Amino acid sequence: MIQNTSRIKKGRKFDQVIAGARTVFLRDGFEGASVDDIAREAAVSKATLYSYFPDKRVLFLEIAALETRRQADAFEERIDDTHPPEVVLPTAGRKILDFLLSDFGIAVFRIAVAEGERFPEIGHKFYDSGPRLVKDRLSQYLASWVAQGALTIDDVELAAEQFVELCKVRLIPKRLFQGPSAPDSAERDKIVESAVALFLACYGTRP
Amino acid sequence: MIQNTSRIKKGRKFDQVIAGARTVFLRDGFEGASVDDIAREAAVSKATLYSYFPDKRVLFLEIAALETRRQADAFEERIDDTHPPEVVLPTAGRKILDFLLSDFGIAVFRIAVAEGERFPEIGHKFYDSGPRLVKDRLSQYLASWVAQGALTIDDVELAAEQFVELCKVRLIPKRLFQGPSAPDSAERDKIVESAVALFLACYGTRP
DNA sequence: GCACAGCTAAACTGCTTGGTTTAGTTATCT
DNA sequence: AGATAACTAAACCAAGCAGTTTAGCTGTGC
Repeated sequence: MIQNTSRIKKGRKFDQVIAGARTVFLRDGFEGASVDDIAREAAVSKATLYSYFPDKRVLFLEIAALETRRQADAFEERIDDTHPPEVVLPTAGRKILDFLLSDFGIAVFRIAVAEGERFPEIGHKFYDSGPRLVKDRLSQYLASWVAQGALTIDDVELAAEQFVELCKVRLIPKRLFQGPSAPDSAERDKIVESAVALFLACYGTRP
Repeated sequence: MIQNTSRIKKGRKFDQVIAGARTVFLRDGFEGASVDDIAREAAVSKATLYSYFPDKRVLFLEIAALETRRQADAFEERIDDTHPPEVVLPTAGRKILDFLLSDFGIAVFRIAVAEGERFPEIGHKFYDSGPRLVKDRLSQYLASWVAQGALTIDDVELAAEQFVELCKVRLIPKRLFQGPSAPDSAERDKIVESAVALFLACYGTRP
């Protein structure tokens, strides 16, 4: 990444700071992370860090935005509009679930939820650059198949949100409140499969 | 409440402490709440507070357990097994949604999510005395109507979790990440209605 | 009216934190 | 080589925190 020149802030070690902050924030959360830790992890002096960012909160916002954006981008490219729902939904659902269940996805979600009340911008940024993009992309896909007559949906946005929520069933709460567990790939498939069945039983056009 | 005598810990002002801690923890979260604040809110000296609870974390656990238990109990009594799904699901769904959307429900959820990684007991206690009880009660209801032939479900627990998740669509993320908004009773009904439709289209036995 | 358990305000300890400053070192550009 | 901008380690500051201690007050039982 050479496009440092396009950054608003300047400095040779900018990327190091971003990387270090990412690591520490994701490991310890916002309150849990100390600026000293971040500086140490980034192998940078605190003074340098503070020359890039005015305070801890702004640094965190930067990281959160980068991360969620990255998440949504990765998902965006996975939907193939030329394939029908029966084949796209299972793989897309699995992709979504896999990300949400990753240590990464869980940590970002935790922080967004925890800090969302005190710092509304965090909540906004997280939603706008993560879940919202997924919803938009998915509902666009659904709309195209509604037009082709393979689906019958009056509110595609709502349907998209319902599908995502159905994929989260059981495993997300389990991970959130019962801690990490075994990989469980079969169980993930089962959940997604059930979500797809439920979804298509209602919105699918029966032949 | 006179049954103070049945408490493990003793002291005249125990209930005051609980009430104060409840207020402050729900307002500021775990890290955000200071013991001084709690003592002030409870109109009690810090020394008294520490005579009841060995440390801040234990006090918090006590509050969290009380709150989630209270939530589930309130719900438990609302399901009438003698009425069919078409009538029970909408009202039960609306009840669940109303609680989850309350300032109260949101605050408890936020704390459970935020603190769940560092203090797994908090996550466990929250899940066991909240969502889990709701799931159990709901799946028991569903099972009874499966037996009567009005529903066709092979995994009732999964179905119960799916229904709850469907009720949370849109409004919970909105509240979590976009802040509080207008009452929106009509929108709530719409979401629940759509959840019921989706649910019954798949699991309902068509006449 | 005495004893005792519960309570109190307030000071205090020890520690961590975000953020600043200083005085000096390193890299980069011409 | 010299100038300039970026970086550094380390000390420092002020504030906030959990938890303890002290020295004394209050209410209740007998």
